[in-house]
Amino acid sequence: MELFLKDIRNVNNANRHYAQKRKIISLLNKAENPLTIPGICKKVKLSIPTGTKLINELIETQIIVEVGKMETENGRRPSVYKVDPDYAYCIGVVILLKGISFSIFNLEMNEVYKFDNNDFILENTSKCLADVIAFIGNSISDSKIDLNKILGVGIGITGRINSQTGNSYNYFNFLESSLTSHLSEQLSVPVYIDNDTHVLGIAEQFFGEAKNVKNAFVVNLSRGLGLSIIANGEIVIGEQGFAGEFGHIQFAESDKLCLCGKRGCLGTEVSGYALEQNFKEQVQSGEISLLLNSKDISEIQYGDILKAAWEGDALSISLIHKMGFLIGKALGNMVNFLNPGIIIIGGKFVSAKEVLIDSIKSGMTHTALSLPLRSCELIFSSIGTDAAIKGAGAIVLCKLQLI
Amino acid sequence: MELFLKDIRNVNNANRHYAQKRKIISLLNKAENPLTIPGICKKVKLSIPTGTKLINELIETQIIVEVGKMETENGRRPSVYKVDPDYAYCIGVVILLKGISFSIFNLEMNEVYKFDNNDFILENTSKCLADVIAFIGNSISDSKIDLNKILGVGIGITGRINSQTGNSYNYFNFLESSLTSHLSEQLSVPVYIDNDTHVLGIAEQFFGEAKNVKNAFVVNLSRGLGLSIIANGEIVIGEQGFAGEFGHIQFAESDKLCLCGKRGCLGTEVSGYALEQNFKEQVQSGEISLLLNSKDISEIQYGDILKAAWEGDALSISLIHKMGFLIGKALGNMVNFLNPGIIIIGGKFVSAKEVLIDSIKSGMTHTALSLPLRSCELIFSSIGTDAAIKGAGAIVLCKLQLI
DNA sequence: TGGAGTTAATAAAAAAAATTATAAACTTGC
DNA sequence: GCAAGTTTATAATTTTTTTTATTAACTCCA
Repeated sequence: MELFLKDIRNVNNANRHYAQKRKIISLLNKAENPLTIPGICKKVKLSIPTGTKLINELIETQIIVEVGKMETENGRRPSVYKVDPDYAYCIGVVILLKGISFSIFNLEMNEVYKFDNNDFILENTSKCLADVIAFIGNSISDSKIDLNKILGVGIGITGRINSQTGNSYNYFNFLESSLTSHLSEQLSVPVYIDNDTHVLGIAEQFFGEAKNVKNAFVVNLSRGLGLSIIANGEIVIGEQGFAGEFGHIQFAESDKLCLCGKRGCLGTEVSGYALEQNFKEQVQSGEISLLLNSKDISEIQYGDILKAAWEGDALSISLIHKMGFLIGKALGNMVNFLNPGIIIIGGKFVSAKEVLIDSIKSGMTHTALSLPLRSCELIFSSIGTDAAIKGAGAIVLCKLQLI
Repeated sequence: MELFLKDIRNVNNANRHYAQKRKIISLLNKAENPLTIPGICKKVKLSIPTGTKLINELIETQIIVEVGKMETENGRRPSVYKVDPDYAYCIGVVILLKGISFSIFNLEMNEVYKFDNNDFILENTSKCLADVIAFIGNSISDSKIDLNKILGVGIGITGRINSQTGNSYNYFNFLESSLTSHLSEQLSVPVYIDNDTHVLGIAEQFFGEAKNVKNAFVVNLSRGLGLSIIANGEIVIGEQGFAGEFGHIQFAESDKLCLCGKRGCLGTEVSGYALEQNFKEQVQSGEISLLLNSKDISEIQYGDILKAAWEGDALSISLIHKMGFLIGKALGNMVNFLNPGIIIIGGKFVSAKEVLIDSIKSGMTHTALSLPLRSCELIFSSIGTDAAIKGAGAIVLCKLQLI
């Protein structure tokens, strides 16, 4: 069993059976229910004897277990098999500007351990990197899960990331080696990274509404604005892994200076940060809000505004509306560009769904051509606020081709 | 041999050897030079005895031929093999608003027959469709090439196309069945379609500068404005095949009404048509141009303006410059979105390369983030004006997985 | 010129996989 | 309650493929 775990971590295993074994595990992982030997063999295009052989070998290593017989209309009842969810684990970590989260998932991608630190503040310093390593290392030991059973750590981090080389360009960019190789070394576990938005896209692609769609957008609307693009059934990462910089598309109506140095970036008007700024501006120019009854203006964060909108605060609603219309226009443009079948709005703004949905839709009709728009569904993420961390964990299974 | 030709047309051939034979043919097609048996076996992951067996079978059907021995540093000299370019043919047809072109290519994608009709005018009528069918049918018989040797016809046509279903939405949209099935029936040859811009993208992907890049844009700047997107090494067609409607991205600076019914479409300011309009406007407002010496203003077409710019006409140059800057800005935005490694400018405007290149580049710096921009090359298509028709023909080989 | 080294192509042997056949487990209907 | 029909699972046989060995073709260098 130990042997197999070691082998399974090496995707380029020379033994050609490993590719087929991965296919079998991936098939079982993706299936809703346990599968039969004939069913598996048909899907992975193996004859029943060889398929049986491989499955028996997988059972011997204990990664696959028989879970009983299946009821059928007629004929002999087949045994059904599934992956033992606790054969191994993967870890998801999400590092945001404020806060770091850690979750361990079993092979069914159910969370078995969770630890957050909301006091964490991301800084591009070696002190902060050491904190991250300590946080992950301590969380692993606190979880009491055997390190040998951990397939890897998938990290979603803010900023521009090259997921293929494992380099981070905005944070922890002072290392000599890549961020992933440094982390892998320090933690003695394989580490994979991607940006926080791609991680959200992966979550939707494998566990959310984008599951059965070949072309999709997954919007990450939180404090920043990002987008994951799924085209031809695959997440588009681009030549250096920078695809999806939706926040820096020049599409804003004003000419505000963006942190990136350019003007007119969509993110300066559509993002949690922009919402806070707009709110403050409006209040200073005399607008009133229910929010001011409970909080001082300097303390108000975009989450408060989203909540206020839910509670009916007129100013909050109108600001979110305006934002929805604008992002809708931008999305409509991108619908012309890539003709997606579904757009999923994710991130913290999901809580403002009721206020946002119609304004986004109406924005989209202003820019999108009718034909591609007609067949593009707009929905809000249903896999909850923990989507990102699940996506981060899923990177590991993805890279090992177990999903 | 006849048998094999019939088999090769059926991509989903049950015989599992056909998939590997396709791989071998595709490998030989893509290679610059003839290949050796050991070389082929290594690439398609077959042992030498089985590889030899399949290659010998392909030689028996005459699709592959031995072309001599290869010079090596040491050891026995291997025989090298290539695809017999004249074993079969594919046809490319490009249907534009004005003009229809027909070319027959051999398996090396060299043109062996060509016929154009520049008097053709595309209309959405059954009369016009009948003309197209007659044109293709007559061209085939005029070429004297055996119909049995023709693998299929790939058509690139203006307008919105669903390349998977074979439906055309703007032209010939009155049929009960799909356009491809109607044409296949009438011509007794398999027919595949895509829009004129995708066809250009296919040409660049297989024969042009995008050959070795996984993420690329291919701009089709002619009378209209279109874009082919290559992401993760594949052309993105989108959910209904409408991806790449770059001309209808809302990014123009004015509010001109577009044919699509919207305002602000990029195509209203960046396209051959827009160039003609702008030229006329400028002349009417008093600007002068060398072009007016030789032609009446009502006769001037965008091709004339491109030519005039080449000859140094100040007005033409300034208009093309402005257009280049604007499309550059739009492309820069899309660079943020998809992080391509290369942008290829194709279409009739290639002739204005000298005037366009710097203005496009400077436009891009206004919108693109520096990191993705730095690694994105901008070039003009080098595969000439016949790129589109070669791409149309290549659809056939693409669909049959022979390339 | 002829042995050592190298690679290709073929032949022989061994291993692996696919068919086919058979047995087992089950439903249905007479 | 037992034959007929169905499907799974395993065993036996056949086919296919790979591995290994051998022969062939060639270079280099003493």
